[in-house]
Amino acid sequence: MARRRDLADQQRRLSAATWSVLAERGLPGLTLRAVAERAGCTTGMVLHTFADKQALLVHARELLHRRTGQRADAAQSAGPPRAALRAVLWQAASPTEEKREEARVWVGFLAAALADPVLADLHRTYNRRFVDRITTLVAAVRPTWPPADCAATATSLVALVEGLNALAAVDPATYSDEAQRNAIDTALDQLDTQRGQ
Amino acid sequence: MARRRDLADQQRRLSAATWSVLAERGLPGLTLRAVAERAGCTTGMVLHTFADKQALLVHARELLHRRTGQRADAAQSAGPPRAALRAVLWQAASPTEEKREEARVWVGFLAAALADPVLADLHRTYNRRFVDRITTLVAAVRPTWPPADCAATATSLVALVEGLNALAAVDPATYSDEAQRNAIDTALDQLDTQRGQ
DNA sequence: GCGTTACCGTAACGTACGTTACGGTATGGC
DNA sequence: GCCATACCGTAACGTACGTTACGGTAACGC
Repeated sequence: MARRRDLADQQRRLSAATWSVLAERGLPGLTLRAVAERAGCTTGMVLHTFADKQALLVHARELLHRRTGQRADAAQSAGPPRAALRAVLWQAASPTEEKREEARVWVGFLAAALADPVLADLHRTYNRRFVDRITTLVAAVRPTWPPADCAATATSLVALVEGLNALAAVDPATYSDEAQRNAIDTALDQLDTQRGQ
Repeated sequence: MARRRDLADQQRRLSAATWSVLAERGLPGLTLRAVAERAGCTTGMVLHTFADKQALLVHARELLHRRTGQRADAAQSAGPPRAALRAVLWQAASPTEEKREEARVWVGFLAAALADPVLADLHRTYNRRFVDRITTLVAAVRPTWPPADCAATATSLVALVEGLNALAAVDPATYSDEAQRNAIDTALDQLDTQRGQ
């Protein structure tokens, strides 16, 4: 036998480096050499950890989902349904620089998904999971609503949040933190007034 | 003297080809060779019409804005403020394949703007122009609202519409035409119930 | 109709990409 | 302590990109 490596740790560090490069230089700047430089290793090591560039992309995409998912879990578990819904939507918006970075990465993956079927599948899966999460919360807030209305409201809320994220990534002045919170709160007020409630 | 060319027509045809490639193969597939092939000419002619690739990108971005702007003008002019607002928002969503193509191009430019300051400036300018348009319409529908509320409502509506567009570009099943119209109409209902009205 | 000139196609250049092959190196078992 | 082997850095390959230089060609003025 010979020396053993911590493969999981390498994967984590490399996908973090991928993420960092993606956030800083955008999709065109995401090269294996840039990732290797950011991670402090060589392209050879990168391609010994991941089979090819797409495998690295897929892993970084999963990492992004895991991060946002964990934050959503934390926000959701703290409080009654109404507060949980608001907390989940707020954390999905991008008040901090860290989350603004995530928004840039998210936009990059969205654009990449337009030409890459694998990334497109991942995007659909993760986004629908997010919609399902919001649907469940809406149903908890408004138990009397039919499921179809809950689902429709959830897709609206998700589209609003992701739209805010995407637009704030390029124009943080117009889509300020305050504007984002305002938009989300206003949309949530609909839960009290719409659909015959 | 020698032969004269129709520079404006060439620019139009080339930026249309740029657009077509962008919609079909995404941002990574947008190369000068692909544009030339789509336009039925050579890369030499492309770079005789535009100084470099970025000039072509900028022109294509302006073309996208002009298209959406013209459609918005047409929708806006047909009817009273309330109907005009709804028409402008509906046309901004993507019920047809042509507009779904535009949505893909829009996402591509959004991602490119993350790394290209020139494209980022263009994006901010055009998006703010769109927000201003919606703000004016909201103010026409609700004349008694303070301008700040009109602006906040407009940014929300724009974020919702662009979010729907972006998400529908990758997942047209979840964000169907019906779901998009439903989301817009529900958001518009807020104009009657929110902000003390 | 002919020379001049604007225009465009061809082909090459330099660069950077993803990927691969190979050699060195460190590490675990014995 | 030494060997075998898993691991990684180096360097190269082929490709495709943006860009440039140059030669051919078609059209306008006279």
